[in-house]
Order: sequence, then C-alpha cells, then structure tokens
Amino acid sequence: MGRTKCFNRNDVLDCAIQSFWEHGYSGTSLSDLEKATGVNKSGLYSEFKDKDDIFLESIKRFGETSPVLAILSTKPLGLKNIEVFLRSSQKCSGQKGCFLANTLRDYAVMPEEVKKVLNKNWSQVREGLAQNLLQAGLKSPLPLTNLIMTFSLGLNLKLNAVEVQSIDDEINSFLKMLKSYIA
Amino acid sequence: MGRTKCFNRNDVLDCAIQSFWEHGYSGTSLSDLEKATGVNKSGLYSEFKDKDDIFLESIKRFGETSPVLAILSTKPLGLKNIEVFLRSSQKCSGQKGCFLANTLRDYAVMPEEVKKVLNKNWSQVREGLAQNLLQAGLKSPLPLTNLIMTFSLGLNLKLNAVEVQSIDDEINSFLKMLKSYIA
DNA sequence: TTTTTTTTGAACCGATCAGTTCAATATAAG
DNA sequence: CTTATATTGAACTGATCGGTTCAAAAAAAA
Repeated sequence: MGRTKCFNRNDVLDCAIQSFWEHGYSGTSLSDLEKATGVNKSGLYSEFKDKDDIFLESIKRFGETSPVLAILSTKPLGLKNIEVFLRSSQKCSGQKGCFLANTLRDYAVMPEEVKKVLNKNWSQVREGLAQNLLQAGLKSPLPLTNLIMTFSLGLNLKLNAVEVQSIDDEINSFLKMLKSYIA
Repeated sequence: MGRTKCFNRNDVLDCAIQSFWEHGYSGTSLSDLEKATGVNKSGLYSEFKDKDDIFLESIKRFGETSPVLAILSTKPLGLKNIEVFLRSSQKCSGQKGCFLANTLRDYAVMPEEVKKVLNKNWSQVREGLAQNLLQAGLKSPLPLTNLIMTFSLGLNLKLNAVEVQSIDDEINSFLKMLKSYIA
C-alpha cells in the first residue's frame, strides 16, 4: 500500500463553503480556496474538476448538511418548528445567515446545475414549512409558506449586515403576528 | 472654448448601476463598465478615482434616484404607501429587486464609505415606514417597521431568481396579514 | 528497502485584472 | 485657422486569474 489519503473531501468542502459564503463565487479565488482548505491547488484539482465544480459541490454539501430540513420534520410538527427554523439562521455553522440564501443574489449568472440544486433545496424547505403549517391548523398553507420563506430570506440577507442579536425581537414580532393571524 | 463634454456623469453612473446590480462588485470588471457605459477606460478614470469610486458613486446615485423615499412620503401617509413600496421592487429602473438590497450580500467586505451610505439609506426607509405606520394607527411602529423591512429585503432577494409576477400574491397575503394584525 | 500512493511546490500557460500614460483625434468657440 | 477642451485607442505595467504539468518528497505497507 501507498500513502494514506490525508485530506477529506467533505472537510475540504466545508472549508470552501466558508469562503464562498463570505465572498461569493466571483469574490473567491483559487488562492483563497487553497488558504481556506489548507489543500494545495494540485490537490484541489485532483479532487475536483474546476472552480465551478468546487462551488457546485459546496452548494450540494451545504444543502445536505444543513439542519433546516431536520428542524422542519421534528415531531410534533407545528409552529414551534417554524420558530426554530427562523432562529437557525443565527447560528449556522459558525457563520451568519445562509450560504444558499446569499447565493440567490447571483442566481441569474449561476450555471444551470447550481440553479437546480438551489431550486430543489428551496422547494424542500417550502414543503417542510407547509407540513408544519398544516399541522398547526392551516387549511391552505401555500400563501403563508411563501410568506415565511421570504421573511426568512430577508432575515438571512439582513444578517450579512447586522448583529445576530438584533433580529431576535424581530422574529418574536413575526411569530406573534403569525399566530394571531392563524387563530 | 474647447470641445463640450459629451458624456454625462449621472448617465454613466446609471449604466454602471445596471452592471453592478446584475453581477455585483467583484463580478463586474472595468471592461464590463466600459461596455455598459459606452465610455472609454480613459474617460472613466478621468471622471472617477478608481473602480471602488465608481461603485461608491453608483450606490449613492441609486439611493438618490430611487423612488422609495418619495413613495413613503406621499400624502396621505398610510398603509397604501407601504403597499406601493413593497410592489415597487418589481419595476425598479428596468431591473428586478433592488441594487442596495443585493449589495447587502457583500456588506461584510464593503469599504466603510459604502457601508455608511447603505446604513443611511436603510434608516431613511425605516423612518419612512414608521411614519406611515404611525398614521395607520400604530402606537409603537418600531417592531413592524423592522418586520416590513425584512420582508421587503426577502422579496428583493427572491426577485433575483423568480418571475416578477409570482410575488404578487405574496404581497397580497402579507398586506392582509398586516392589516388584520393592526386592526 | 522497495513499491505504491498521496501530497506538495514550483514552474508555467494564456487570459484578464485594475490602473497609467499619451499621442491622436474630435469638437467646440473665438 | 487657432486655441482649448473632450474623448478615444492603443500600448504598457505588474499583479492576479483559472488551470495544467510534473518532479520531488512524504508516508504507508510489503
């Protein structure tokens, strides 16, 4: 046998995510990725096709490891899950906001494959929200699903600029409004 | 007298805004700006200090020409203004969403001067929203102000990926919820 | 030690990046 | 025409971009 592999694909992706998350696709250079992952350029290109591929795999990885879907399918379903979902953007893997939400900013110039992953993830979250709203007594959850999604996107976008703590009251207000509307 | 100036600073900025709006700061090259503005690199550098300066001035210009503040101070103040405000992101100068909202994505890596302009603009909008909420009968408009701002940011972010028409019902739902909460 | 595999570092490619300089040209008014 | 200003195009800099190649070194097992 030869030398055992000493960097892990998923670990590399988790580090790449941090770079892309903070600086976006075009704001992240290969040199940045080398520093962030600790893996040489040669190593990166032995594991991935090109920069686009690293980005695509980062997007996939983030979707797979995000706790959001698990949160929304925690039993019992209901508004409590939605509250946890909204608050989860404050403590997502050491960063603020959401990598996928940030990527929406550049949706128009993203490769088709990236768009697909984003859309799939998005509809999964919507479905999760809908199930929780149904369980909370909503007859037709679709309008509220979209509304909550948009509010969540707004929170995530805002978190790029403000302190995590400052959106705490805002989430409270939103939930209060939501509950009074449902009742 | 010599030759009269034949490109207008504000026209140049309006074109630059389109580029930055769509591709962001790091996604827009000087070559892109030449094409978008129709002005030679030499010309651009005679009018502006550097790329950062073009971006800063674009941000300022956008804030100054945005109809948002005018919308929010239209008499009589009230919820109707807020509705028009929310819908205005669908038809903002030929683009979808909002340039400043998109720029929030890169807030962390923006120069201090850009951050200042963004914060100033942001608080002006908040103030406008608050005045309209006061007039609509709200005693303490602050929580709802933040909530509406966040929802608006979410709409603008979403508009990078979806058709303008698809958020129409969503705005209706939000307004319905808002009104029932105030009443 | 030999063999096998992983990983690195450095050299290299052509392209593009932001930014500078300047001569040539265009256009206006006197 | 002369003079003054505006604008362009091209050449150029040094740095960085994404991407390729490969030899050397490192590490593990036989």
